[in-house]
Amino acid sequence: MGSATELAYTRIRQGILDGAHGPASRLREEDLAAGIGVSRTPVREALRRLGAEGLVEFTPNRGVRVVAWSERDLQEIFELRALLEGYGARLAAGRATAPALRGLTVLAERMEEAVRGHAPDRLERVAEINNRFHQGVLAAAASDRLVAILGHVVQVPLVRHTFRRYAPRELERSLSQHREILEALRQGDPEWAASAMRSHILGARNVVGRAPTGGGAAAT
Amino acid sequence: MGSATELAYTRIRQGILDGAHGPASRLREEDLAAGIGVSRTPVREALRRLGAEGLVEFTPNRGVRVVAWSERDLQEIFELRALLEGYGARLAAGRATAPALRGLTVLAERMEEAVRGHAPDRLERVAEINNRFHQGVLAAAASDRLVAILGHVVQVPLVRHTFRRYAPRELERSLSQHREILEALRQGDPEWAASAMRSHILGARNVVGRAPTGGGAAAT
DNA sequence: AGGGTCAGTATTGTATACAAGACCCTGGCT
DNA sequence: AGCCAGGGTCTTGTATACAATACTGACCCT
Repeated sequence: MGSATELAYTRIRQGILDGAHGPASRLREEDLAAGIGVSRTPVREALRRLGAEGLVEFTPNRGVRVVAWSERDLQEIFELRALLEGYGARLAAGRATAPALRGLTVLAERMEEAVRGHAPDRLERVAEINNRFHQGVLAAAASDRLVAILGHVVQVPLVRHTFRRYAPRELERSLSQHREILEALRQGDPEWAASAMRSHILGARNVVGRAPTGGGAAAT
Repeated sequence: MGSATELAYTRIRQGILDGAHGPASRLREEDLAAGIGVSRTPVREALRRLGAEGLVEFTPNRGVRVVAWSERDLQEIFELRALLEGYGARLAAGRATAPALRGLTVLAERMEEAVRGHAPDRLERVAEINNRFHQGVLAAAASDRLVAILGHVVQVPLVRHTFRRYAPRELERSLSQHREILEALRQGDPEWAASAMRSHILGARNVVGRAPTGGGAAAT
């Protein structure tokens, strides 16, 4: 794991995700390199990769900026997620193994606990578990390519953006939809699974683009 | 153009596309650099980018290999294309401008001429025009993100792979489907457009995975 | 005074030199 | 004879030095 490029990639990505490098902020190679403790070479390679993944933007001879999403981008992203994750759920309905289903069940339960709990980092935990649930469904679909593509679409900063926009009722709906998706997978019903996942995500799309409510947590 | 990295990227990609670097063949940085006339640095960056696009595979400390597609990969790719390009056609039905439609009409006509002609490079031309038609529909959908994603999915080497697998009748069907898609777009009928595009691509999926016939040309 | 141009500076782009790790072949041992 | 060990070589990974390009500010010209 020692690889300096790997380290640079992880650190820079992390910096973007948790807001240390805000949207549209410029990234100077020298600074990054100094901060991480490697030379510019691995930093450049890491930036190249982040660029290919859509997290940063290149301008020749003018450096790299963190990508800033427009309202339209967000809509586009949720549309594509609905399409692709819906498809993933459809596949998963035919392929999910018993252990995979058990894992998803545990995640759904943990998420409910997290929502109903009162921990101060409640929102963080909910978002994290939610993310793992979606990853789990995707994994059950057993399509490497789909995983790769969704990696390009659903950028984690977006989750931050979605953060805190759920009203309590919408959050409950989200939990209920997770249970529904799970049930559809258990029954091996592809259409139901796809449809439930689609609704789940299109519901989230409409939450994005509103002012933050402060009342809930990100839940796709 | 001037940029050495850009040059390296283009040349290596070209080499993969036209078979100079066959599937699973190893790429040594030094060789590539010497062949292109630049140093290893831009070559590495180009390889990094190609890796992110899914054209080559990295193995730490062991270099880069051109990706080799399995049968299952091909099925997966066509499924995803059907999904994504179907969606693209749906969007395009509501957004295509008159000039865009005219452009697509010209392409459809040219493709028919190419199919019916007897030029020795007929297959090449058909594949090329076909590709531009699909790009055109996609462009009409006006979703940058969709374009980017499909760029990751539909790799051109795959077109080579599909090459020469069409029987004449299937090729005719393909032309007819292009006309149908175009008509659906003209009428602004999203469901029809999506469905026609889906059929078109799923038809191609079944052609892939057969032995080459030698009788036709690639036509998605 | 305003605008343009030219030099200085900062930052990215490229080359090269050096380090580290992985493959391969030979030699010795069991 | 087969197998393990060790060194040599080849290739990738990283650092640094150098080149080229774009920003900044000041000065000159109109």
